[in-house]
Amino acid sequence: MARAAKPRENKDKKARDLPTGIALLWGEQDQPARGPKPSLTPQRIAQAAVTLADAEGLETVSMNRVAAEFGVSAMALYRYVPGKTELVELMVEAVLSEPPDLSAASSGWRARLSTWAHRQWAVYQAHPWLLAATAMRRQIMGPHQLAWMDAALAALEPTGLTAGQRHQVFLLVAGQVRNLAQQRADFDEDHNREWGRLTSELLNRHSDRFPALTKAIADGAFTPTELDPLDFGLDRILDGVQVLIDRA
Amino acid sequence: MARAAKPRENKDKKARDLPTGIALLWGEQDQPARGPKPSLTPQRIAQAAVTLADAEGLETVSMNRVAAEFGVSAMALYRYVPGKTELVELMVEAVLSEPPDLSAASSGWRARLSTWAHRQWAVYQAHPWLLAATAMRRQIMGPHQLAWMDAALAALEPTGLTAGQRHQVFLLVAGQVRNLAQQRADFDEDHNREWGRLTSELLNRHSDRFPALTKAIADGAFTPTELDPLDFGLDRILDGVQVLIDRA
DNA sequence: ACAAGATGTTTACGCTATATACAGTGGTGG
DNA sequence: CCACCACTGTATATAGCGTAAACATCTTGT
Repeated sequence: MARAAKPRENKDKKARDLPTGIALLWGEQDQPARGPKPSLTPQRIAQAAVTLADAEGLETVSMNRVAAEFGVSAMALYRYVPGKTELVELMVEAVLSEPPDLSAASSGWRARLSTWAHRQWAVYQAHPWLLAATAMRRQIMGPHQLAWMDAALAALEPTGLTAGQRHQVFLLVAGQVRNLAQQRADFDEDHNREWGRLTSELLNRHSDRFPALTKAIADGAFTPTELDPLDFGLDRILDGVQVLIDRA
Repeated sequence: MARAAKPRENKDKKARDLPTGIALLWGEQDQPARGPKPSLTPQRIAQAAVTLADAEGLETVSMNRVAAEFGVSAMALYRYVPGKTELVELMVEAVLSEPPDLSAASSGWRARLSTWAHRQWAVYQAHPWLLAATAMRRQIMGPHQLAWMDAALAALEPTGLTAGQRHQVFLLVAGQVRNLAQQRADFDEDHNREWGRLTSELLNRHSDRFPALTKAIADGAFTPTELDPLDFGLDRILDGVQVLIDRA
């Protein structure tokens, strides 16, 4: 509230709309005085887009499609959201919501980071489009995204690592979750079967070119295994971090 | 050669064109008998698309733009490439080329995996669009991609790990390279400065909400540091793998 | 020589995001 | 009270995308 609405000084057209987008993400928007009551809010729009993406995938989330969800024209959305980029940012913020309270859930940096990763993973599983949405370019972070980051960094504080190291470890763990989401997106059930069939046929014809791969497949490296991929990678990473800590 | 050209039995329209795309990737195309000589090849098209993407980014690689590079119409490309998806796959195969000979370059699984990661990282740096290109959906792997995978798996064979574990470790290391590329794509120089400025202003206003993050920034966790991010993550991961090996 | 098959162009369709111009609504200052 | 004007929503238009379909042109096997 309070801040007078600046009369839209977009000299750079779309270059410096960052502040507008940021204000949106942080909910710092002042409602207008005169004129008809808005029938929508950025949050309601984002929520509709989220349920749409959950149901039919991110690629079906177009301005037209989302607007149709409210029975309005596509251009109506631009009264609430500067553009599609910002809409996607709002979607991300919407599904992230508040991070879990790690200090309550578990004790010790390792257990806390581990539950952090599992919670984050749960979000990726619930909203498979999240990976693609955050993989797009030039992200600005909203409060929820920062809160997740804060939670992970807080868990790392008692380790005795330097600030730079803690940051790197955070990136490492966050990356592991993203990677797993990526792998899941690449190989769904059907595709995996098809890929395996075609690739094995090709490998039979070129087995001399890929000896290690051929052997790995023969040894069942690609058949679904009992070890959870998230935990496997996480354990390796955290073991490595533990080594670093012990060394200091 | 040899295989008679099937008269294009696309009943599913675009669902079962996979074999066509695969044949392209593996160079198993038979040249036609009658008709004018083709003025292009899939490889030349892909190469032009690669240099275009290197120079102006993947988003400017459109069928029209690539076709213009040869002075032909956009539709002419469809005589050589089934669609844009397959073109991008060809681009990926083109820039990957043959993996390095790790057994010659270094000895020991750790050194070999490390150089593997560095070589892969070099490719990502030379072609920043590679991340986005491989992040797209439903990839089928070409021979070069499989060759890189084979090289990494070969390096892991002397570790004594199970086939499943070796596969997981491979995914872990490959993921680390991808993650770094992702971070580089997210935060280029200019954007980083701008992000830091805006975020620090927001953090000043909400420092109570993000105590650990605020402290981390104050401690210089985000200022460019001397430790190489690729090596830092890699060292943690490989340390963790070493722990696993020792335990067995 | 002729037919067959391959190449390349033209045209068109449906889709995307969004700029622009306009119509209706309703709170507020004169 | 009423006119103004900020604000909402719509209609229209543009530029671009990938690609389907119809067509003309060229080359080669028969």
